[in-house]
Amino acid sequence: MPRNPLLELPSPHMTSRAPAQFATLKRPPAYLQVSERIRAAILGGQIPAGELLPTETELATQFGVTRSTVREAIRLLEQGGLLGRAGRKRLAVRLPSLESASRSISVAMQMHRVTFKDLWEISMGLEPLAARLACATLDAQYTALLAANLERTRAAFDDDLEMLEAEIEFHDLVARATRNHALLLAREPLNLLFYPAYRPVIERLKPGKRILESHQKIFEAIRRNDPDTAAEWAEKHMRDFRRGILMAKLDFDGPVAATYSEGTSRTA
Amino acid sequence: MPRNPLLELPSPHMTSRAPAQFATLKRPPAYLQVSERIRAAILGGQIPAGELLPTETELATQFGVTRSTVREAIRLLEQGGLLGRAGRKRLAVRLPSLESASRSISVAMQMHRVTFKDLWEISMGLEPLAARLACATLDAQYTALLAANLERTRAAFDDDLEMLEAEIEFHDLVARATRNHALLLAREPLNLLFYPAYRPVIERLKPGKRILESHQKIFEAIRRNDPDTAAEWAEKHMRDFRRGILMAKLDFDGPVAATYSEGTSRTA
DNA sequence: GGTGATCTATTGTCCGACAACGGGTCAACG
DNA sequence: CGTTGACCCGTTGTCGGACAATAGATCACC
Repeated sequence: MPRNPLLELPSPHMTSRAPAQFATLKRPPAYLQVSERIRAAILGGQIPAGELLPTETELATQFGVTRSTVREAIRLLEQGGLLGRAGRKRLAVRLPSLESASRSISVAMQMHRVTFKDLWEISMGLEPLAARLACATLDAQYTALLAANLERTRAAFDDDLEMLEAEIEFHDLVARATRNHALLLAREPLNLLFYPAYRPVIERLKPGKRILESHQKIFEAIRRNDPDTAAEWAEKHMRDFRRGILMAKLDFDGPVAATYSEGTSRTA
Repeated sequence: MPRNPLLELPSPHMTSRAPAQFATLKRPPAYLQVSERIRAAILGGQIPAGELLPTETELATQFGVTRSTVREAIRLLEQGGLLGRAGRKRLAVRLPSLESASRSISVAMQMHRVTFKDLWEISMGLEPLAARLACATLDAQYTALLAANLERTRAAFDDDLEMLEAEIEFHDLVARATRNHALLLAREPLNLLFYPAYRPVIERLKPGKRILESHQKIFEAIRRNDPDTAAEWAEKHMRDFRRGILMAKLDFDGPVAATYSEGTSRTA
């Protein structure tokens, strides 16, 4: 069968029809087994989100291992965002998404030395798409949120950092307006890596006016349910983006730097 | 007020400019601090990928904590894919991507009940984009790989499962040909969730011929460096996709099912 | 009703111990 | 010479028990 281990580099979808050879049989350590069992229970729906898990000692006796082992298993799931706890309290099942998944994505991207150009290319695919999709799903709530964001942007002409945040928020809101969770996940790395790297551009070029204009055009197009125009303006906006980067003499083909501001953001 | 726990819904980019109120001061537990320190060291480039870390006991003395604590910290990073070990050997830094990141993404997507439609919409953004970008970067290697894939597809008209794998492989190869790592990461969920769910369509409608045709058109357009045509055909191909799903009476608006075949794939 | 004292359950951290396993060396064996 | 086995050592996986710190509940007190 395929599925032979020990390969990480080639495409995981290549069928390496291995010849007659034995796969290295694996006897996973206990903490992994425990972790998998719990994960399966959660994904299988046995433990609904929000529910509390048994205490560590309880789990230890149930699985027949020590508490240390259980704790290691818990840490695995905790990082994935499947489990979590507020403060020093009991363990709870939670549904992971924004923080957990996207954080690991952006870490992976940094390690792979993803370039500015790479992220920009994706933005050229996703941002117009988001604007287009939002036309069909925009509701009163997001209309208000977007309007507020435009106001915020207008008020931030003198505050670079605020302007950057507003810019990020706008694109995020448009994506959220689509109600497409997969799109949100795919876009998160842009929020975490791409846009923050735009900061020097804002500081040097002060493109606030131009940004606001683009956002307004996009917003208006979405609101009057005009997908093509919305997408077109979004694309134009992204092209402005690249122009700004080039004019600010940032290294467009170099790896995007790690913002890495928030150290331990595990508050929730 | 900001940062109150137990909420996962609002945008993390909203500026909760907190009024005069104190944030719950946090003293993160030791295993978290250790984990963060190691993570920072890796991301900061102090420890290059592939390098070995000190042994657990060594780390324990360095950080001034017990081995148990170090182990818990390690588990956190291990899940994220930043660290890993082959078998029972020493700890090594590795660069995470395909498995680790994308696994957590797809888990998150399942938990959030991402629908077929959601994924399809993203495909409409990314697949044409990939085809377009590949035009500029296609080299001899990927030309050969794609040609081989077409041959494989042609030979798989009678083998549904093989056809499915070939189909996935084709799109994956096109994306890889772009050399855009970010694109690969963004697309992984499609490989893991979207395309596999296409299996019933293949079994019922036997669209092999039509798939092959589309792939050929796309490939040819890429090879003769014709981005617009390549993107156009890719888009057409994705539309076929949806039509197939609808004709096979799959629930287009329902949450995409979990494949979840491989349990403990932590071999490498 | 709010405040404080008390108690218990649970987590975070420590310590020490041992078996299992990987990897090396080296001699014996064919 | 290559293979096998015996042996040793470093490291990981797992164990058991221990204790301080904290969260949550209970109850008396003003």
